[in-house]
Amino acid sequence: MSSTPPFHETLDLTLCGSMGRVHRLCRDAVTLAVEPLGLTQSRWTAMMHLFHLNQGCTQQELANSLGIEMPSLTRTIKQLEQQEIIARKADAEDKRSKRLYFTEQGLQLLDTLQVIIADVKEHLYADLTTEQLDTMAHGLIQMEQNARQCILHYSGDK
Amino acid sequence: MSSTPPFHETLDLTLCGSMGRVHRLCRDAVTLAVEPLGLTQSRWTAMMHLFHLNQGCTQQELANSLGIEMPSLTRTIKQLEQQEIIARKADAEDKRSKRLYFTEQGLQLLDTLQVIIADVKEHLYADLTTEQLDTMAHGLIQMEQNARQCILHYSGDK
DNA sequence: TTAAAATAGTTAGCATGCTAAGTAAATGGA
DNA sequence: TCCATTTACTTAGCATGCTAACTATTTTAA
Repeated sequence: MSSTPPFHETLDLTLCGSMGRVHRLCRDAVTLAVEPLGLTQSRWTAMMHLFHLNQGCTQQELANSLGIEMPSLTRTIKQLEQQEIIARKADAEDKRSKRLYFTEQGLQLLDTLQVIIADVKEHLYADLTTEQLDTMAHGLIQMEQNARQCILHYSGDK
Repeated sequence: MSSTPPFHETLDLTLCGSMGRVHRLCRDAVTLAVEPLGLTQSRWTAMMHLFHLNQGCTQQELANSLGIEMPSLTRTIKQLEQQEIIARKADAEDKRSKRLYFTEQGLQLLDTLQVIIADVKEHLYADLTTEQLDTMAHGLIQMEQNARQCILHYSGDK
């Protein structure tokens, strides 16, 4: 039906550059909206994921949820602790683990954060249909798998 | 038709986190494949864009093509110059501008680079249909616009 | 013509991802 | 039981994006 060249070819050398850019822009948008709260992107992201995991999870669990490595999270957690938004408590059973909890004021901040983020998301997803978003989400998952495979392939070759 | 909840809701708090992750993974995959050439992600990306823009463009033009800011590019260009892959020549008409060219060995490297990248792209896009990729590309563009609007909205409010 | 504004590029320093290497605790055989 | 391995977390330092502030040049306009 379509005689035009595949659109994604004209977008970028790879879709990856575009994804990086959109990723940065979306984060900038939320971070700007959230600025009065004194939170950076890594901090509000960690808060949102901690909320969805429920308090009391370990740092490892939160890192998995965020899709980042432990050392990246360690820094963020330390800042959130200094801001007295979350608290770390050593696990009684496994002394290596630290479990994460919101403080009182952390919970209050979280409430405000959620309202703002819901608002920003509406803007970001404007004019995108549910079908489009679902296609994108599925595509991203497939590409993530492909990339992991690819990384294994090339690092195995050495 | 679909009674299931929107899939993208279950993927992540926002699609943005996923896009960032896929972006990083794809870049890691290429960087790994390209490792023998001694190029980092920012360097091979700049080379590919310079190739598509044609040599002799300014740094500003390259930065636009890459979708990054000038200071980010300055660093990368400096490294590529030190590796003698590209050369900067002052524009005779406008002494502020510097125009970018591949060196002889830069061009040779570029050839190898293109072959490798074409190979990696095949892996990354495996099992994705052209329709899916196009939907993703369009969605990304829409979201990029939305995010820019959103940033204007929130920075204007202050 | 000459002072003000805009533009190309640089430098300095922050934010956030990463890997490598270290510590302390838990686990799994010999 | 005790040493080797694994696991949770930390620290140090790199890569790459950014903004702010600077220089040098060009353009605009009074």
